[in-house]
Amino acid sequence: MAEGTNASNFIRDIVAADLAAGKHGGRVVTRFPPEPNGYLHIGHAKSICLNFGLAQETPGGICHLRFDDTNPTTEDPEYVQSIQDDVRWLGFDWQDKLFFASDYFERLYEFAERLIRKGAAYVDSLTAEDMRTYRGTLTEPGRNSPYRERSVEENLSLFREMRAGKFPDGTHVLRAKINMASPNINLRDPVLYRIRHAAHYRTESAWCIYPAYDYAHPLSDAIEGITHSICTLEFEDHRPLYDWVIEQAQTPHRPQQIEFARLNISYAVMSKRKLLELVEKKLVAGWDDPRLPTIKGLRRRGYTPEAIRAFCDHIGVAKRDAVVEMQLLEHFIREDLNKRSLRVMAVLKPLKVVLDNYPEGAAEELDAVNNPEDPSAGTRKVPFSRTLYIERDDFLEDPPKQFFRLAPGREVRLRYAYIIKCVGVTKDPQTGEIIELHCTYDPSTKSGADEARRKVKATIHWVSTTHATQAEIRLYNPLLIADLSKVPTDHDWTTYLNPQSLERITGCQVEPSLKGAPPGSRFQFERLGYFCTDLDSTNDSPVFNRTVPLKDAWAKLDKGQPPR
RNA sequence: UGGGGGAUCGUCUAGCGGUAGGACGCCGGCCUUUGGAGCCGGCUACCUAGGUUCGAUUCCUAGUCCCCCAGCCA
Repeated sequence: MAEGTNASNFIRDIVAADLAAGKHGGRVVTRFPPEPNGYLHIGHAKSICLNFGLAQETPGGICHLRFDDTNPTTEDPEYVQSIQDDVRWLGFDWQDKLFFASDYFERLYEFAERLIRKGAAYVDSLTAEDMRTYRGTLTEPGRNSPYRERSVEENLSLFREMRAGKFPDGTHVLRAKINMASPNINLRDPVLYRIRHAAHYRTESAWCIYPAYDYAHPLSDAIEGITHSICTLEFEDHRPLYDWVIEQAQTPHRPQQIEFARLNISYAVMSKRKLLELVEKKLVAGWDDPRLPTIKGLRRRGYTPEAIRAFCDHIGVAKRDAVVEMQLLEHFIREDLNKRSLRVMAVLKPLKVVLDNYPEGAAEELDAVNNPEDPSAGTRKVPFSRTLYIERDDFLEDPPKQFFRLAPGREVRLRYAYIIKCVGVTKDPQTGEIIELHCTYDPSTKSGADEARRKVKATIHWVSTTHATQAEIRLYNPLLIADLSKVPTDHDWTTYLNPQSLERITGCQVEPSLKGAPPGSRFQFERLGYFCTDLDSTNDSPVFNRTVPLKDAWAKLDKGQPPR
């Protein structure tokens, strides 16, 4: 985490105290342990920044990347790849510490036999339904399974037969023998292994029994020598179980589980389950759809790793449930892009302007600054000629009081160019629509010429019609949900999605320099906000993605108010 | 009703017995070679009730509200 923030991070304090006390031999080893069952989103970024950040802050500290791939039915190598890409893109490095829980299956199995031998685990043959009944409820204690007192020998041979594939799915499980009357339901003999005759994306058909999270996770941490095992709040009452497994397995290393509040962002779809549903039902273009809060979506939206990291630093790490406003995320990308993106001129809704007193066929190149906040970004030449496009909105035939831009008889400055005066308006005789404007330019007012510093009320942007290149702009609003927590499980998504989440604007005219812009380059169109070129675009004409701020997104919704 | 957690501006947070600070946001104003940029100013908070104390956001007690847990998911 960056210095200079006053955002809380109680975990950093714990780590510092442990370090000072010489705990864990003065080492800090953290891990980011995703299950490869989906793409990473901004919520994962918080965990990534936390775990990798903690390791970075400590001399000799390291953060592992471990795939928690203990459930063969949900996992896929595609996700393994995308997760690695995203962590790297965010700017973090696991060095050679890339691990897979599935690589520990054999050792985990040996630990299980050890538990059986010491009478700490048994094979249960209840059906899933019966097991639920025996577990009791939140207020009533559970009852012991009739299979709970099987002998060590019987348990051992049953467990070996489970591994050997002698039984179909669901017929037996290995359970920890803890306490069926525990007020903590997680301690009522939790399942350690289940039978799953399914191919695993890495171990293929080598196994038909798979360890459960509560069993595999603490042991994986112990095997890797993790010192601080950081997870989210919902695992708080799993901690006694985490410690129980470590204790029973007698591992030489004892990791420590610490919980923090997961990130929620207002109106963003953040659950993997729901994101998967959106992708599978093709309600979005894919995991990298710019309307999604996935890392890849944010990236296509124009977000930078730096902005995401700054955001994560700012929001802090605490134990209280929190919902961060999306405006805060937007603030960090605006701040970052302001410093680094090149300013260019673009006209979204073109209106042709003819400069009557500018020589026909002539052209000149004018100097334009690339970034007013960063002189090192340099300048570029912008071609100027007799016919230009200006923004339709920058002209009004009958301007109201507060309108200072172009109007008949009125003067305005063209950015980086001259002051022009509107002397005529050409309309379509049929429709009355304004087709073009006739103006005169004042040659003595060329930008930068200080003898002609006449003041005008407004400055507008423009592009030369003969030099401009056409572009398509896609405006992506975030996918808003009226109230995510109220969305029923089997709902119709379309009623909750922002109907105007994607808008295409074609026929835009942009500076010629944008034609060869590399994919993903970021620009700020003067007065119009931030854009990046499409990361996928192989088109000749540029396609831009634009981040639409929430405020504007709301304005486009019916009531113009945040949904509540 | 069992267990585990958590409550400070609208939002995210700082605070560790001594004037409640920052950031986002919002509202004004300025800037006019374009702002959704920049600059200036303003806005609003300690869950409640008792107690301890010269003094409580902080300590104690009793409540209230919110979140999580009854997958052979993670």
